[in-house]
Amino acid sequence: MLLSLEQDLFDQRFARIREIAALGFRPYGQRFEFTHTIPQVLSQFGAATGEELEAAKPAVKLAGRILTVRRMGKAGFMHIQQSGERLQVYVRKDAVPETEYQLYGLLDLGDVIGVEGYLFRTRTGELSVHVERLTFLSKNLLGIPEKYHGLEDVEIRYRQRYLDLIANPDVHKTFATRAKVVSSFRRQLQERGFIEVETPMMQSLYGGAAARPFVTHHNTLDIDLYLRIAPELYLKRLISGGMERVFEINRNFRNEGVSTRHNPEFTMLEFYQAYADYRDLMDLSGQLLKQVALDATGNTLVPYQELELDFGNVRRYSMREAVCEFYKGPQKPSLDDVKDPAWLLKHSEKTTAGEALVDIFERHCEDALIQPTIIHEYPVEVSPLAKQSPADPTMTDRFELFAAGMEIGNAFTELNDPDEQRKRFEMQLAMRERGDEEAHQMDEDYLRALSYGMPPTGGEGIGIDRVTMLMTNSKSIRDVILFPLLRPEGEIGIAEWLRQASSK
RNA sequence: GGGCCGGUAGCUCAGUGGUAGAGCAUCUGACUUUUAAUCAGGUGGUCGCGGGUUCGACCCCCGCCCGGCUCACCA
Repeated sequence: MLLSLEQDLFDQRFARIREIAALGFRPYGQRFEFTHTIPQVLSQFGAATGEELEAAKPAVKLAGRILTVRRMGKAGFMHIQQSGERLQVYVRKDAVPETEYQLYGLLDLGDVIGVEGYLFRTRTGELSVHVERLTFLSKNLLGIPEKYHGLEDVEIRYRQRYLDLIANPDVHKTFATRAKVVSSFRRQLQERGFIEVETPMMQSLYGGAAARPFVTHHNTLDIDLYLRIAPELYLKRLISGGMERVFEINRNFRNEGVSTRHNPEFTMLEFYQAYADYRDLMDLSGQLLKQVALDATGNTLVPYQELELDFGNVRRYSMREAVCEFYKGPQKPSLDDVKDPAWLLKHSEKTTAGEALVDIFERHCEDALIQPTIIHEYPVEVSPLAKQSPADPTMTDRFELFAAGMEIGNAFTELNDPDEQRKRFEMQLAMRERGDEEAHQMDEDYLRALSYGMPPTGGEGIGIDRVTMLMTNSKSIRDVILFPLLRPEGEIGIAEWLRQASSK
């Protein structure tokens, strides 16, 4: 039977499992007690000179995956990797027990091994482990990507993230930075007295955003449920109940297109603070983002593509001011123009002045908002859950955060008048009747919660994936989501390979 | 969903209407401080899938699958 090269290699390596076992090693290893991780070795001894190491001969015991092998007769070098960082190890025949040198001969790229020895520098100055004991921890049966270019095929990188992590060390950094973003937000909110909560992901009514939901089904209750598009209405129920500062960091699901900025499941931070309003949240947002930048990157100036974003200073414009400032036509409108419904409707296809203002803003301004910017005062038509501005009932006390031309946050003074909220829901129902699938449903339990009296409250949502894109200089949201949504792949066939290899 | 681009060895990529290529990986041999190790030799391909045109298609045409970018929609 003709084998593909890859299956041939698979069979060879599978057979090597028995050879390794015959030498007395367990091919899939066992508990391994190490003295250092590879990142620890590099940070602790990265600056030590050859002379210092020669004098101290620091003992280390560590584990990692083999990425390169250079064999030279009776000795050889390997690079082993852990957490995206690499360390060279040097194995020579006369420095290790005989069976361990035989084991060395059976090692393949991608195998996981443990080594014990002392640190030294080679003639060319590279920090390395002079191996005295070698042990086997896990077998790799598949070829690993090329050492020089790594794995570039984006489809394989997303589908087989484990392989991406093996082949591309920077991926570890990206996801470590993502973890820092999340923990920075969490810690900052906790320090300010916010309590972290978890609210339903499966909801029988969905709301809190304009989006189409995913539908699922509960068998024993025999009811359809929606995967939540936002936690907002539940978090405000908690405010009504007296949990005056709450936040949630969790997944939302929106049944919409996929792009470099959208994944159907994405992570949002939402937080609500009783007795605050959107002005307080503008200040808080600036503080949170500045500290996140410091915690995630070490600096408030963050490189993004060919830009440098300054999270130490968040600009503020009202939406009307932004339209006047960033209007792309030859003649910029005046503040009177953008307050005039006739002017707005003349410059947009939309049917209401408020929707027209947002439409013009999105077309003219959004991509110009490179530096972190707050845009405040949003029309009431597009803000069904926000409180109207006392001075101008056509507008709401709401703002959004932008950076790199991307929306990264949305906040407002929460509407806490149940009768006004009832009217807003009814407006939404009317929009739904006209075919707007993204309009809100009537949520009577939410109205009931407001009817008990919800304190005046400020609330905000921040897109964690998008903030992470900025902090990791990632062009696509898929680069900051470990397993982004893809169509299912075809037959893989590895079960059959294992079946065939083990029957030989 | 529309437009544009891509899919060739395990990986990274060339390629021409006329026998399918390179580097790395892999296999054999040499080599006890190498490092994109080196040197010598070898293995490896349903050229995404299915049709069509043609004496002949990886190449041209049509359809489909998968992915990327972009527009639309959204955060």
